[in-house]
Amino acid sequence: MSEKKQLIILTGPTAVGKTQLSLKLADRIGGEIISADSMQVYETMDIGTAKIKPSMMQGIKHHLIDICKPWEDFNVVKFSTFAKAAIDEIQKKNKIPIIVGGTGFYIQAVLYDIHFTENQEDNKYRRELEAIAREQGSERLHEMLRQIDSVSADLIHANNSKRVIRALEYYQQTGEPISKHNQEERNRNSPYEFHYFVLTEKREDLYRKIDQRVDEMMEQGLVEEVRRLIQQGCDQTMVSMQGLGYKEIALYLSGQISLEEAVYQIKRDTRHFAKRQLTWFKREPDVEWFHKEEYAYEEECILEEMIRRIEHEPRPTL
RNA sequence: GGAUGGAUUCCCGAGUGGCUAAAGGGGGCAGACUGUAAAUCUGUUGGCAGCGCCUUCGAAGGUUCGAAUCCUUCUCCAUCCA
Repeated sequence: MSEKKQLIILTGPTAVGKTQLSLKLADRIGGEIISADSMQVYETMDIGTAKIKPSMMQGIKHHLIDICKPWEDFNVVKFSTFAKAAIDEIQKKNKIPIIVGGTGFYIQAVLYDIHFTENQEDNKYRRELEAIAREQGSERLHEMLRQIDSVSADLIHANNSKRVIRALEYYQQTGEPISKHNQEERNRNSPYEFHYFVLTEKREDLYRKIDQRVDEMMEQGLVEEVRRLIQQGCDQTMVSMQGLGYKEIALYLSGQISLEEAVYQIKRDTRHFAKRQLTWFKREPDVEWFHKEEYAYEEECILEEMIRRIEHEPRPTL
């Protein structure tokens, strides 16, 4: 068989039911779970991230949950590093690593072993660029990018300051255009023998479940959770506090919007998020879709089919 | 019963004779994405049909070369007077 290491990915839009299925899958194939979720990495952010409780894990080991404080910054590079270490660790135990989570960008980074450049904690240049954007407008930044990397300037919309800044920063650090780097990384082959399962269902069903889940979060005490974070010193500039549910409740707690409005916005923004996730997965080349409708909404049927493929269809086939 | 204000495209909301299928926002839909990614950003949104036609601004009539915009009556809503 293949010499490549085996890796299973189970993903899909938020609230589709990944967690439940992942437990069964891990149990059946002897796997451990690596969470690919940009918000569940933060300790004490439990309700708003729909984090699985330790008591529900059924003895299956979960990696990359609760690995940093809410006031620390997390990013893809950290994720990629930790995830690769976890994969090795799991493999040494002769178990199968299963990446479960909805952050497509994170999944992509480890699946295709994307290389990111070294970057120290030095954010000075970035701050300068942010100041330029604020004071002179995003057009100005975009012009600066055009001068050093016209390919990126064509690709990145002038309004998308975050990405314009990253492209400028990349050039400043490496002396090369980021477009060149991206081009090189784009068509990497995965070092893994993998299955990239995407679970999904009808949009209306998904949206209904999202609304329900938000209501449940409110009942479970999301407001208190956010209040505690703020008391601990978290503010809206932190990455963690930009998470869905957190930023809206923070607005409510500071008196800027009503609680009703906050709940409405969380539901709406979560639907938008689910749509973006779907768009991402549609673009990924090696995904295997599982539409719940096609399996009569029977989780067991989906599970059996996934196991069948894992056992009989090495992937990706060429 | 009387007075006044209002009814606009999925929603909110501009528009007071032609440049209006109708600003803007929301929602919906679609897309981008290689160190903030639950972030950030873009496009599109009456129907057919490739710059042409059809239907649309509470309803029905009318004025006009031409009306969402003017007139008449009606329906409903809001506020006020009885």
